[in-house]
Amino acid sequence: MLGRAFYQRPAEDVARNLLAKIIVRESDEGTVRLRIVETEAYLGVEDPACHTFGGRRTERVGSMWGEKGHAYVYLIYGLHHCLNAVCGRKAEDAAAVLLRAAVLIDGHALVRRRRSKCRDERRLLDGPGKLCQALAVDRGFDSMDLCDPELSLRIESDQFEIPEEAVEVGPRVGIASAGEAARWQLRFFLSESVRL
DNA sequence: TCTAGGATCGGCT
DNA sequence: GCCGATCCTAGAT
Repeated sequence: MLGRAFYQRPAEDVARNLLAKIIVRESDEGTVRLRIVETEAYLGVEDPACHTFGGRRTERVGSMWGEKGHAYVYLIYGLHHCLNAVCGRKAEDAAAVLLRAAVLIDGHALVRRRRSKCRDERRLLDGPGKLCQALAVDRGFDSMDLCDPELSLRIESDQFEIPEEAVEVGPRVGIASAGEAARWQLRFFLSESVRL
């Protein structure tokens, strides 16, 4: 189980350290476990690509201004949900880490059912909207505490160790309109060779 | 009120 | 590789 302190540091550190961690989702249908293999850091009020840029404090982004270690879930393109972990050193940072891709550990049958439109096994969980489909996460999970072992969505760690050289870095995806920030190296992913 | 556009996905060429 | 789907949010009027 990742405690509160894990999230109380800069988004860049949290994004890097969430790699290889495990998302657990329990429901009546069964339990799904996924290992995170790709993340993006959104730095908060100073980051033009971040929903809280310039101190934006609207209803949608309310959870980003709340306690660290809670979820921020929003709808994109009117179709897909994206799951983030709220983080940052202090409350007014309003930063978060987007969970972009994962590999399947437990709940294969359930995930295939939830992702039944997917025709290519290799592309089962390679996007933020796909993760939310597999986990059955929607706006109802916004602001949920990911550190609470009693709740149905949380992030845990296991003994899986990743060598430093297995972490790759690149620019964030889909934020061309964010100007210079589109080039910031805030996307972290595990190289194919170490994915289980 | 109105409107433009988005941290994407899947199907088709 | 390209394009349409689909609807909510934020910012402008």
